[in-house]
Amino acid sequence: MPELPEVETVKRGLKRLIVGRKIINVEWDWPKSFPSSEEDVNDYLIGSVITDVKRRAKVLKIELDSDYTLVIHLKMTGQLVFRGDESFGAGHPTDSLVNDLPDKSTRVTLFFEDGSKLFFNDQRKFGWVRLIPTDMVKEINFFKKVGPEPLEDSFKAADFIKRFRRRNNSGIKSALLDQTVIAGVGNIYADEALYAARIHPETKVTKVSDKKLKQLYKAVREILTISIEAGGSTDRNYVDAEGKKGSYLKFANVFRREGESCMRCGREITKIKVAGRGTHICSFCQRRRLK
DNA sequence: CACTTGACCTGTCCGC
DNA sequence: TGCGGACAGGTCAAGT
Repeated sequence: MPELPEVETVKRGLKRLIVGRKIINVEWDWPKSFPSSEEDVNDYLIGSVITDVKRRAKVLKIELDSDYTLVIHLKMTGQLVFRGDESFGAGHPTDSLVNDLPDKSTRVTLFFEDGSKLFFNDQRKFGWVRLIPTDMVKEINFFKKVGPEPLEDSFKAADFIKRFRRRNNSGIKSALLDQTVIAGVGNIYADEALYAARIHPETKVTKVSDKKLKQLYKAVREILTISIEAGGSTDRNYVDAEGKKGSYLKFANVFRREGESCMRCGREITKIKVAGRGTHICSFCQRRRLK
């Protein structure tokens, strides 16, 4: 579910809300959501203090003063929601998707010394929380293979083009979703970026000119930046660290807008399937390139 | 090697 | 109202 802007928004919220708090207990009811031994939990989690919260690609890292890190992937429906002691039973913001916690989707709960809590909710159980020695985090296969952060200043159009050229035989959308090409783009932002750059999602990378790839590079960076400013996109489940929705979908031009009019040409936006994923396009602005 | 499919799960929506 | 099937923002392994 959450892509780079959503995970970044959660990271910023958590950084503000949980750094410095001491963990006194943890509960979980679904081993795959938190595959840790009681021994590691007792030795390295309970009693530790949170020192920092980081993000790489769509993965969150909550660093502890025990030199262990909670590595978290929200996958499709994961949420990390902080609740302070005083907000318990005192209602919730009207723009919250989440009511009283824990609820039936709660997989992991962290209890802090001051009575506040952090809930990992995950309806579909695809996400996970792992307790790993901090110096081993970079050894996780995903981190070894994942591509560069698209919003880093050091990431230039030339790097973007070079990485896409390695996937010349793929369709452009499939390459954009490939986390080893660049990090953080998922289905929403792939559709939005391809619309902005006027590229049909099934176009082979080899058929996309350098000039077009440069436009796509700019579109990806602009769209991700705007979405972070909007607090991400809430389509179904996504919420920030306080349980609130993101508003980016108000600005989306094609995602979930099938049947509406293209803002550039007025023709109907359609939904097709590309690389197994629901895909939204204006088939006029993003004409298939036959040669 | 590169791409597609199935698996991991639950919930919702749509058509009959 | 009930039931079956398709579908949902991610990633990985296995198959072609």
